[in-house]
Amino acid sequence: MRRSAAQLRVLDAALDLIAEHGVSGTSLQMIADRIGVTKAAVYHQFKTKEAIVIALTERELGWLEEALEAAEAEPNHTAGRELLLTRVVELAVERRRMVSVLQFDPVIIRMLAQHEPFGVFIDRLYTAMLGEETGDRARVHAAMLSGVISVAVMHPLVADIDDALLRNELLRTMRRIVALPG
Amino acid sequence: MRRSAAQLRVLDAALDLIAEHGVSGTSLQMIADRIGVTKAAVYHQFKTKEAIVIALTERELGWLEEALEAAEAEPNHTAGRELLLTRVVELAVERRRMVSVLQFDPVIIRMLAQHEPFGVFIDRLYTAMLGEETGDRARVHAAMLSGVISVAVMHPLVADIDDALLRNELLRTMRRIVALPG
DNA sequence: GTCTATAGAATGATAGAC
DNA sequence: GTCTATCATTCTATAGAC
Repeated sequence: MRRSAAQLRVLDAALDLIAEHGVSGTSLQMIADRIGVTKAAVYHQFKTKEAIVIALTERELGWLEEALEAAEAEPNHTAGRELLLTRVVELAVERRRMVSVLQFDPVIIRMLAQHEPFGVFIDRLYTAMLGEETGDRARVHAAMLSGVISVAVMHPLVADIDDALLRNELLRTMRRIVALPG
Repeated sequence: MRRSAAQLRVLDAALDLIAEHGVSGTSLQMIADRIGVTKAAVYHQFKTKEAIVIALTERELGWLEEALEAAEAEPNHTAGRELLLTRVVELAVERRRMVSVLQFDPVIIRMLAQHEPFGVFIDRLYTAMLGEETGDRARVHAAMLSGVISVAVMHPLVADIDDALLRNELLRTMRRIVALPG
């Protein structure tokens, strides 16, 4: 999706505010104030508040999609999985603020579950991350993986921790959970 | 804190709704409707919406406090830590719905950080969970622990997973993270 | 403990001028 | 692309009767 400069300004402001207050805690007035325009100007870029949230989610999942495609293209399965996990951790550390929103905001969770293309993508992602593992235990592992990543990256305890240390500890722990060598 | 029956009805309804919509996404009207009274009746029990959120948080942290005191009373440190982790996992599995609210709702996160007694308690809890570990790496481990627990328990992927399996996998993974035998 | 009624502010959203 | 002005609705919160 090609977006205008004005649209990108809205999305950036919305991301900031939503990361801090959640979707329900962020109003269009707050977004408008942050950019320095009126509500009407924001509504000219996106028809509804939901459209902003969808555009935001699409943009963030886009990074993950690139990583997923690279991993699926890798002929060696284990290598592909290793690649994906590494990239997911890197992305999560890089874009810390968005992680909590995507994983835990009740409005976004609802949206991911109801909006068809999102659900398909999430399934594909978890399948690739788990490799040959299947069944109930695999699902618990997948949930734990996503938990380790998201929380390790957003928790107040680690707010001032060096990116490199965070990345390393995360990767080590993830490898232990999914039993990859490392 | 001793609560009347009417107050408990408010807290139970609020917990349900907040687990589903978040704090900002839950209005006093929704709470009143769920109980079958008017807003004014709810306001008679709690002066503000924030007071409801605080009372809710206190009630849930109360369970953890009992577990923490039992662990601190244990003369053998490793045994105390083992006891605490086990109890925390049990509680999280039992009370799945509240976990996501306590850990990830932006309003509650703010409150836990600003409300003095809450911050003190959280520090005490993490210290006990980590045992002799200290420094940056310990903080990353603490964050990952809380992530594994909370997400493993609330993730859509595990919504229909048996409590016993969830508890076991969680405990095994946590032991690997904090390097406890088991 | 619950009600009706209301105040006052904020919400999402739209119409129409520039 | 942005503005002013406005609408209907919802929000938190309070006053006062039963």
